[in-house]
Amino acid sequence: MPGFWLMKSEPDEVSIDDLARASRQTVPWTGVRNYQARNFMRDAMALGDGVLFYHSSCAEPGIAGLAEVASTAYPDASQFDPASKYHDPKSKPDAPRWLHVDVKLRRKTRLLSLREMRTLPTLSTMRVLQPGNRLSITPVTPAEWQAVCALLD
DNA sequence: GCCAACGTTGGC
DNA sequence: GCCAACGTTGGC
Repeated sequence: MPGFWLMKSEPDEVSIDDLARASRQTVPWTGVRNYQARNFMRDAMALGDGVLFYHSSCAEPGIAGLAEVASTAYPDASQFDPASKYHDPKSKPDAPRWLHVDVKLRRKTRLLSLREMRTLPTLSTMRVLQPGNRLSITPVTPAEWQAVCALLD
């Protein structure tokens, strides 16, 4: 049984269209600087897990496509790049603090907006809809995954 | 741009 | 280990 996840991306950084245009339609999920989110990638994600690709911090936040986990976790190179906004001077190459997985597009979908998601009882348990939620990566239950996929058909 | 929620930092 | 100050997230 694969796992399921919701992963937030700011479309100004990486949008669903950027993912579609990327080499092999795959991108490294760089820039996670939160331990809970990192631990999900390191400890709980598996190759082939389903990903709801979510656009955040934009005019129309919501789910913009379906993707999947395309690698196991490996060190995020941007933490060692002084020119990167994700640079972490406290992280050492022999003990990388930040990891990420690769994410590969399955298909772009219609935008299932946050506004619409909030109206649907079947989605009401989703972590991303809970008040105060800020985590950029959250687990999704099989039932929630099925409910979202049904809405995107 | 506001601001509520939450994570991180660092003095003690 | 507590907790106040500070920084970040992200919808609105």
